[in-house]
Amino acid sequence: MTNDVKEIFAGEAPPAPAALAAKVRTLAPSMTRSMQRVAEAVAGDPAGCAALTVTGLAELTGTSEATVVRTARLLGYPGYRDLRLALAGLAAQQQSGRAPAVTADIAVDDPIADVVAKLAYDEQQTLADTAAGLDTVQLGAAVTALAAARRVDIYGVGASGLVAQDLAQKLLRIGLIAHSHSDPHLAVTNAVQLRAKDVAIAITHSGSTGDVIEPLRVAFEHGATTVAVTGRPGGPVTQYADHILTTSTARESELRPAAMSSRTSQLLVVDCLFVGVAQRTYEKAAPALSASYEALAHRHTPRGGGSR
Amino acid sequence: MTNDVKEIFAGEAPPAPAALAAKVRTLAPSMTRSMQRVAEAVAGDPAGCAALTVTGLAELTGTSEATVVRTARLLGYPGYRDLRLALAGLAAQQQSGRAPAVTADIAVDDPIADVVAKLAYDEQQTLADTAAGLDTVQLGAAVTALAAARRVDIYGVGASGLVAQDLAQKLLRIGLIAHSHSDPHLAVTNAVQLRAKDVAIAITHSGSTGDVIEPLRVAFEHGATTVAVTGRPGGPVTQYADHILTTSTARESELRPAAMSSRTSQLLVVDCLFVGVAQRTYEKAAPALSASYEALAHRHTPRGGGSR
DNA sequence: CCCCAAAGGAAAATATCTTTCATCATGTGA
DNA sequence: TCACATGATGAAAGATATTTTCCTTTGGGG
Repeated sequence: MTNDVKEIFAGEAPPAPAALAAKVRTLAPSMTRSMQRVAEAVAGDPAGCAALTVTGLAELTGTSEATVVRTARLLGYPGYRDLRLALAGLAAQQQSGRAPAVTADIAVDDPIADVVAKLAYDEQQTLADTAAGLDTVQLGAAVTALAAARRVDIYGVGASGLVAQDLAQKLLRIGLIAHSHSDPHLAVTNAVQLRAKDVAIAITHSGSTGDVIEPLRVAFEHGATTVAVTGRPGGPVTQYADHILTTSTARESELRPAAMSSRTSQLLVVDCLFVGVAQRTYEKAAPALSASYEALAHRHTPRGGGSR
Repeated sequence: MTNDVKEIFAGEAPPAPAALAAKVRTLAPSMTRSMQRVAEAVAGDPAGCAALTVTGLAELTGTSEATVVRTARLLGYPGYRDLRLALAGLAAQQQSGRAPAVTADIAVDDPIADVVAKLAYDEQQTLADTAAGLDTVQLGAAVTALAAARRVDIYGVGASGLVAQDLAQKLLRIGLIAHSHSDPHLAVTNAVQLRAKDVAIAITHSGSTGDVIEPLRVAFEHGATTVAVTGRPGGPVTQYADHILTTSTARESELRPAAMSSRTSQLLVVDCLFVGVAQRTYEKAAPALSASYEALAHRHTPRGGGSR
């Protein structure tokens, strides 16, 4: 086994983590010409060398396998194999160190990879902001109201309409009676049915979408508990809201409409509401959750090319 | 040579840089039990596994060398040797930038503030994983197809249905003719209309939702360009897809259904598609974007009670 | 000019990785 | 329930890569 080898080198070699270039410089004088060539190649392009086999590196440097192995030994590794692993690590570190924050705006001529990175970064930022800015007291109050609600109506139009639907779907799954409305007339028509113990939720980024404010007002006046999920905590919608949940707004640009980050933000809020309610009504929610999972299972083709 | 193998995997495999854990999760369903054991070991302790030979890892996981190699292949590497190099890199990265980790699962008795923090963290993680795992070549190809499309049909049911709607809304805004379908019958009915130069997009996390696969198949057979947005790159849906966009999967738990993170992931992909198309068709898209913004303005109450 | 010692490399020996193939488990349909 | 098909799995053969051995070359003294 390699035990003997390890023992020979046990005295001196902490396998050299990142300071490889330094080690090469230190040891260079004690190296022979061929070994210097190898060491140089290795220090100069760790990533490239990590991709090579002994033979490859030997050819690249115009030397032999034996020399490469000798060099690896001199640098403190049991053999080339281990040097190679260290090189791979080094390369990865250099790579990741070169992550220069993708704060710039998305431009028309950005390559697609940059678009992905920037969008992901922005949405992550939005999530962090939203989480930081969310008033947990208001959130808790809204959850309490929902958990006790006889019926829940949710209003949203446009992009917010999808968020409204998402929340309604989720609440339905855990046994609440929830509806989302994107038609303002129907929304108002339904809002007049609401009474105390019912909950109405309006979702609007601008906080001033009339189509959503109107049904919330009606619900409010009929005594329902009202919640506003909005990016403008001072907007008109809040005057009819018992609880206000604030979503955050990222900077927008031509290629990145506000709808994108507000949606991300709204969805986080909505997820928090959902999980909160699921916690409060755990007894009821748990079986309902698994039940709806079961019901869905048979809609998937039986043998998917995988087990689960 | 390994060429044959490479060719088989050519469609999907960028050697996977840092998002290994995510890849393991994504691919786990399509793995056999033994392979899952290996994948788990690898994802759980990259550093430790990097120190092992095939034989060592096989023994550790109680499997055989063959299985280890198979797993390495499935994860997108030509063989174990390369997986091992990647692991060394990963280990080095983890070493340097230690993880903050709010990793705990959401519990029934978590205070609401913790729920917010955990959800936000998980979704951020999901975004990072998705961005890292997204094949930009496939994405670019899909964008090209969309930019040139005469008509776009988008299929999705359940939670994915909302994502489908979101994409349709956005594409409409920049002047494309896009429809989303969540009714499988109507979807198929419409799919038969599609021809070359049209694009059909199926969105399904499981990759095996019959209601979504069927219309995609029809579109595929009528010569349309087909795109699958799925969390299971090996699932049935992919057999009718010209381009596959992989969404990532976060660990799920009872209180945090898979739908939540898959939605986040899908939305990011969809946003990337949208921005990509907007870039390509900038001349047309820019005025369309501002036009739809104007049209919406008057639906907001004039004097909002806030300035911006 | 010859000899020696260090350096370097070719090729054998070994370790490691990959492939093949026979066996075994699992689920399917009669 | 049983025979069958299908796929999963590991043992071992086969291929590569790495390490070691040992011989050749080179460059200096004596």
